[in-house]
Amino acid sequence: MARTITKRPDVIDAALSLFMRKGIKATTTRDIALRAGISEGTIYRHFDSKEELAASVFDENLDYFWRYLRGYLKHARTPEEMLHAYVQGFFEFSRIEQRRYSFIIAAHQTELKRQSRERMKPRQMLSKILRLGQRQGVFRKMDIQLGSAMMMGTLMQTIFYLKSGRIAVNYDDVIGEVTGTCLKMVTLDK
Amino acid sequence: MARTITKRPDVIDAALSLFMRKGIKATTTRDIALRAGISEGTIYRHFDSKEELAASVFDENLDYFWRYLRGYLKHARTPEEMLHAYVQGFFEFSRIEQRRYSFIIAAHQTELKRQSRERMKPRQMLSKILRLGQRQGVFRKMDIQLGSAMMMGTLMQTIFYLKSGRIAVNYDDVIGEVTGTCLKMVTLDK
Amino acid sequence: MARTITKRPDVIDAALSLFMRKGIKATTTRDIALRAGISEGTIYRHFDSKEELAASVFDENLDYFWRYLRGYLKHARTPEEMLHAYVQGFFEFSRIEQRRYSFIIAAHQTELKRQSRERMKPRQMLSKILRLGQRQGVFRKMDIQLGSAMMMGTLMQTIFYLKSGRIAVNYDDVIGEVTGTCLKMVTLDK
Amino acid sequence: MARTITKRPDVIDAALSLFMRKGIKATTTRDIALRAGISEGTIYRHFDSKEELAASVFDENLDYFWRYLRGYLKHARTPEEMLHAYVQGFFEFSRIEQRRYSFIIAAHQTELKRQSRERMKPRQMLSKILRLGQRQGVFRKMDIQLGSAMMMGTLMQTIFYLKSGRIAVNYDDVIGEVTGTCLKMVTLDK
DNA sequence: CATGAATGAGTCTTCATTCAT
DNA sequence: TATGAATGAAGACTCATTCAT
Repeated sequence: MARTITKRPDVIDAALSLFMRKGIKATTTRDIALRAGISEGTIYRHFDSKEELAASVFDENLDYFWRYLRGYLKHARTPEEMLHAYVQGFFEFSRIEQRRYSFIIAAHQTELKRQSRERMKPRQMLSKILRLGQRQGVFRKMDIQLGSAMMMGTLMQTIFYLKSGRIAVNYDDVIGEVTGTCLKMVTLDK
Repeated sequence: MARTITKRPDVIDAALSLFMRKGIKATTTRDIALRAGISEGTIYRHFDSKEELAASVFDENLDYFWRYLRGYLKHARTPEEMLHAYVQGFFEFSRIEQRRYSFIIAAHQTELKRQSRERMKPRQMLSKILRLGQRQGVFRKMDIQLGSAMMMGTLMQTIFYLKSGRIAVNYDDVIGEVTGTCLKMVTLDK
Repeated sequence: MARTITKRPDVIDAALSLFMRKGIKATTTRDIALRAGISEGTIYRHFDSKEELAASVFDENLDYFWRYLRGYLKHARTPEEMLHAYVQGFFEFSRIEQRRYSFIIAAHQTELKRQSRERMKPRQMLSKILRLGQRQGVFRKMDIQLGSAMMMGTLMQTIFYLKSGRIAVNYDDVIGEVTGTCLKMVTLDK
Repeated sequence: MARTITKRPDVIDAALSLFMRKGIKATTTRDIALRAGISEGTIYRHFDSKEELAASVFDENLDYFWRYLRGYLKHARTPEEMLHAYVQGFFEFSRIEQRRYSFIIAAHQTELKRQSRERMKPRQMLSKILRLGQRQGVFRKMDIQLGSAMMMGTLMQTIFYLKSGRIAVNYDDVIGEVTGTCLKMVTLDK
């Protein structure tokens, strides 16, 4: 095989680390080229625009996040266990992969225009869990999307407060509390 | 006395409507001046920078939101009623004042640097309700900030899903469901 | 007499102190108005332009300098004594009235366009001394302007070096040295 | 390889000629781009700021001046000859390279912030001559910096008067006179 | 594939001056 | 005579994108 060295991964790597740190808007193509050790023009050989590059990077991160969550869910059997694992994985990811998490949130909320082609896998995962639980009769009937929305919001906002230091409670207790709350949201009323 | 008419409100009006529509970053001072029917220089007679103008507009909107919520809460007596009114007001505002709501959310999350001087009144309001309920023994003991975070997240994310058309359920049912869920989050376990 | 309070002196005072401190270019009409406790428009009631105001202030300072020098020369009788007093006065002024001196130099060299209406009195004074000395036969024959130029340059550049800390010698010795040098420049060759 | 032609020299050329004619402050980046036949952005590909460009141009001119002086000094053997050549070179340069000279003076005195990295070579050259003369015992003992200051001032101010047409004397006579005066400044008293 | 110099429309901001009151 | 809000032309600088090599 001939040397088919493509600079594409270099571009993505550089962009990723820059986007994570400074956000998409604040990262210039010049920054990216510099960090990737390539020229600005090369970026445009692989991506139509900075926007498209950002979307690519976003997708890649989302995938990463998704695989991370999947790992957490591997051993969960019941829907309750799954929900528990999901919450825990979500929190852990936001803690261990701070920059990745921040980037995903920021890019998703404001910086990116188009929706990811994958339609937000981690979100789908949550819907799936909900649906499964309903089918098994352990979760109450409710609109899947609405339920997902509420739980996602609960998770994300809690993490946001946590990050900004507004919550004084011990980290593990927060996870416990949030898990409990999410469960309460979806389980059957007695 | 000098030319007493002040273009300040014009600037704010123009900025508000532009910020709401396109976001702060994407709105240029030129846009604002054009829409306000003034010269760019005039903006700087009233505000030190675009950033400061944005903060001003933000504060104004937040105030507006806050007054709106207060109106909803006026007749609520018990903490439960208050929570109910809060959720309802929140939803209503997001529906009736779509752009204002979007602007507040966007500006708060990413576009503005400094925190509002009012420290996010609507948020405080929610904390207050929580605290009151705890003191009266109708809400369970939990970290106020954590509780607020979870409820805020539930509200905001639901509205976000709603806006993006992901939730098929009837609007009033959503409010009912969310209210119920929020109540469930904080009331005592039986 | 009716209240004929004119804000003109206020403008000049404010401008003076601002020009001295920050230079003409760097001083804005807004600064001046603020400091004078008047409005910007008022400046233009008394002066056609900032430029003209600056020229006015310059003239005033030059006058001040000139009176200062005259004081030094009062008791000098012979041309040599006068020259000595001139040098000494020049140095003293540059030391005691630092800001005034700096302003005069800067304004003269680059900031002002038109020449002062007074045609630089201190300079004329030096020419006069030279001429007197020549007439009395104690100074040698040479072009008056050339002689003035050389002495002025010697004085000014020395002060410039002094201010920028390049000259390690004691201040009084410098004066002595410069006086001696200037004398040497103009006295008859033996 | 990319478009290898660099507009850098064009930028410098345009800037030089503009700075010389109108001064640094009064020259806009737009002027420079227009004259260089390039876009404004291109300036910033080669220089971080207008300030840096100006400094670059200044350094280049100073170098030019310095080489010019060195040429004059080549054949001078004794300190007296050197001083003579220095004065003559200085005058000649100011006459032949009027704009370059004016630019150097203006930039040095007020327009440039940082000192040249070369620490003002022509000035050093004068100090060197002085020092040499002292060591050889042909110049009298005096502070080197002070001596340099006085001579530099004499030169510069004379040129300034000359340029502004105040000195009626024939050009060569002026040079002779100034040379003589400078010599008188530093030679031993009889 | 890769380069990187060049582009040019656009950004925010400044400020001497004007003029309706 | 004084005011001060408004002006508008100009300023330095940015950056995603293009294209000749």
